[in-house]
Order: sequence, then C-alpha cells, then structure tokens
Amino acid sequence: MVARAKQRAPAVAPKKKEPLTQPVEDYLKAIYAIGKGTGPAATNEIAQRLALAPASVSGMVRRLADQGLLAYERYHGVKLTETGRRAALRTLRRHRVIEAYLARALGMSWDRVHDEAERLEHAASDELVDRMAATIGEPIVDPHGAPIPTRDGAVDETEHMSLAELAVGKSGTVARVTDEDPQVLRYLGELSIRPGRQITVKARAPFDGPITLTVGKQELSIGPALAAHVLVIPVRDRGVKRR
Amino acid sequence: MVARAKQRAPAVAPKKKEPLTQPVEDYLKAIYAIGKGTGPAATNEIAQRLALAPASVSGMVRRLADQGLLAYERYHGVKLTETGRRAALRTLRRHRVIEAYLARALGMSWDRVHDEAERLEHAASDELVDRMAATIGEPIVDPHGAPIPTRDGAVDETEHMSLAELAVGKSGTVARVTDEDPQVLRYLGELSIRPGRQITVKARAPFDGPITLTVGKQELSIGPALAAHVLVIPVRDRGVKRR
DNA sequence: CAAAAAAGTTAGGCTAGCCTAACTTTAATT
DNA sequence: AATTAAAGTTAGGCTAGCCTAACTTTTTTG
Repeated sequence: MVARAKQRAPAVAPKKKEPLTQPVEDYLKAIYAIGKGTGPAATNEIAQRLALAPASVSGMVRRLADQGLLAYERYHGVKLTETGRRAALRTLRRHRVIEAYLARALGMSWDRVHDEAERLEHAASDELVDRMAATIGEPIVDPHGAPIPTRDGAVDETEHMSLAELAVGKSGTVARVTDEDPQVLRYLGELSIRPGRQITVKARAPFDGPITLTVGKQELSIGPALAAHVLVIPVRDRGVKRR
Repeated sequence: MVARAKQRAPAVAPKKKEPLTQPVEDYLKAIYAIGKGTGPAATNEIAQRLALAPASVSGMVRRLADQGLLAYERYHGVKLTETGRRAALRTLRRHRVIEAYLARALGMSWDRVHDEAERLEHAASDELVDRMAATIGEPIVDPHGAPIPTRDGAVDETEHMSLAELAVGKSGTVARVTDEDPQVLRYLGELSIRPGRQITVKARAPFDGPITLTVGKQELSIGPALAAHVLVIPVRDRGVKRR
C-alpha cells in the first residue's frame, strides 16, 4: 500500500533567466485568458484552447509548476503565480502591440493581424515592441479593442457588457470584439460592427433568436452567439424611443 | 560482410507544402552563404556557422537531401538544389527586408537589426515582408549594403573588392560591410565607415599591418582583417595623388 | 607512398513536446 | 450511498534536433 505522501512540488522555483519557449508562452497566455489572470484554469480547457490532448497538458503543467510559473494541485487545475502572470502579460502586450502596429503602420486588415502576431510575439524583442508602440502613439487597445498591458504589467480588466445582453431600445458603443476568426471578423467588418461604432438594439426574437440592430443607418440582424462576442459600453438614454 | 550497396537516397523528393522549420531555414541560409548559391558547402563549415557539432550537420544534411532541398554525396559536402536555393533566398529576402524595415521605419541602429531579423525572419509571413518592403520604398539593399533578393528569387551577386585590396592612393565608395557583430558595427559606425561613404587608402603598413585611410576629413587606420569586411566600389582616378 | 592529420560519418543518448491507451480521481445522477 | 460520467493523470511511444564518442574516409605531408 502506498503512503499518501504529500506530492507538493519540492522545487523552490529555480530562477532561470533563460527565455521561455514558444509553447510555454502559449500555455501561459491560455491560462491567463481562462482565469483572467487570477482564477484557476482546468486542464481540459487549456487543452482545448491550445488544440492539444489533455495528457499533454498534464505533463507540461507539472513542468511549469516546477519552474515556479504555476501553482498546481493535482486534479484541481492550475493558477498563475505572480511570476507566471507577469510572463503571460508580457506576451500579451507583445501580441497586442504587434497587432496594433500591423494594422496602423502597415495597413493590415483587422482579420489578419491575429495570426501574424501569434507568430511574431515569440520572436520580437521588448525593444522592438516598445518602438512599435511608440511609433503609433502608445496605443491603449489593439484593433479588436482588447486592452494592451503596460510595460510593467498593468491591464485594464474592465468587464464589458455584450451586445447579447443589451436591452431592446438601448444603444451602446462597441468597445471590443472577442473573436479572432478571420471569417467572423470580415463579416463583422462588412456590417461595420467594429470598435467605436454605435449600435442600437431594435428587437430580440424569442427563443435565443436573432437580434435586430441599427448600425449607423443600416438595419440588420445577427445571431446571439455572434452578438455575445461584441462587447459594448451602454449609452445612457439616447436612442431610446421616447414614450 | 556487408555489400557496398548504393546508398543513394531512394526518395524522390516528396513535395510537401509544410513550412520549413526554423533550424531547416537556418541550414539552408548557411549553405547558401557558403556556396554563394551554387557552390558546395563543407560539413564542418556549416557546423561552424551554425555553432553545431559536425555530427549534427551530417544527420540534418541527409534529411534535407531526402526532402529534395540538397544534393548530397557522402564525404563530399552538399549543394543546394533549385528548390533549396529558392527556399534559402526566400529566407534571405525576409531577413534583409526586415533589417531594412527595422532601420528605416523604426529607427533601429544598424548594429541591432541583424539579431532581431534573425528571429523575425522565421515568423513573418510573405505578406508582411512585402508590406514592409513597399512601405519603405522597395529597398534594394539592407542597412549593411547586402543585396535583397526579389520576390522571385533574383539576387545581385556582384562580387565587390574589399578595402584590404584597394591600392594605396585609390578611393572607393563603401558598398557593403560583411560583418554582423554588433561591436564591430558600432565601431565602424563611429568611424563613419558605412555604405555610401567614400574612403581613400593612404597607406598600408607591411607584414599585414594596419591600413591608413581618410573618411571624409578624418584620417584613421584599421587592421587588415577588419578592412576585409568592408567592400568597396573603386572610384576611377580621383583622390589619386598627382605626380 | 605510407603515415599522420583533417574531415566526415555512424552509433547511441538526451530533451522538449507531443500522442494514444489505460487507469484514477472527482463530480453528477439517481 | 452507489453508480455512472466527466475530468485528470500516468505509462509508454514517437519525432526533431541536438550531443559525445568511436570509427571511416579523404587529404596532406614527410
């Protein structure tokens, strides 16, 4: 019979200055995205985001815990340590600065910047990223409206309401689109649903049906799943039908 | 006793569209650099350039030959195939366009662009590289004066004379500096020895001694090893001491 | 032209990251 | 509370790229 020994990681986070590998940066980013920087992330969800087998995640997660990047308790998911959080935010900053730069300085469309940034974020130096940010005027958000962490790891973590939750008759300004699929982004672009635009909800069909909106002078309707990816800042009583 | 069977690669270059890995791109670049695109490259030299053990090169070189990127004959070095040459030039174009872009659009100094480009070249898409090139006006050379291959794989392969070979009394315009060590580049920069500058050789000390030059109004001397990395286009009879 | 030196190759091992299959633990359901 | 389902982990394997050590081929040299 095996004694139920404490399996806590015996390592004391050996501070290494070696740069993180590309897969490691991806794990940290995924874990950050799931737990919003502080909450726990489940093995299966990490696996799904990274398109890996859960078994692979179990293995990697243990290594990252040994390195002091994660707090890991077997069968109970992981959390980022402070070190891990900072590493994740550094990658996130790179990603979003690069996206913003590609769009503003090189005229790349908002549906292509994500994939490009996904690769460049692992290769660009901090110096380069800072130069990019400076060149386009220290942007605060990326082309999809996602907030860019500062050099010292601060992020605007405001939670926005989604278009799917906005009451009929209310208006809101699009703050962010939380979908990176190029096809989806192109479609939204055609409807001119993009950060900064003002949208009014005209009707909502029952049983999770389509939502009818006006964007500028256009009237159109989109599905609720898509609407959930459009985050808005409600406008206080304007565009509300007077009664 | 083992029959001395023909060990030729049995594979017929299975045309795969999978992108080349970073190490593979580095091998091809190194082989291109050694053989100027056509000549053979020795195992040891490849190993030295990539800072790898010769044994590792033997292994990789075989795989690349099986993929149809190299022509390989055991114990006699490798040559690039046409496919390999094109792949090498694509990487080289990326590298140099990126260098040029970093310098011109982002104000990065010429001694830092190499290392940055070395990483970015593996991550940047062709689309991005083309946009960079277009943005800075389709440059022909990188910040060190190295020619940039065109999209369809053409390169200016002109061989320049080096400053070490320029006769005393003759002048030349710096075409290129073939050293990527940041320290060396910073030093040359301080002496304002950089592409476009005109230099006159004033004296050459015997026994491979230092070479005295004038750059602009400055007079200075540098060692022959360094001078060999400064490529020049001789100016026909100007600055020659009349006698 | 034989012996030594240099260059190149093979053999055997290692690590990071991934996989599938089988097993264990936790959570959900009756 | 017992059973089933879901989630997570371990075991065992694979590939790309690297290494060192030992061996073979080619080149150089006395």
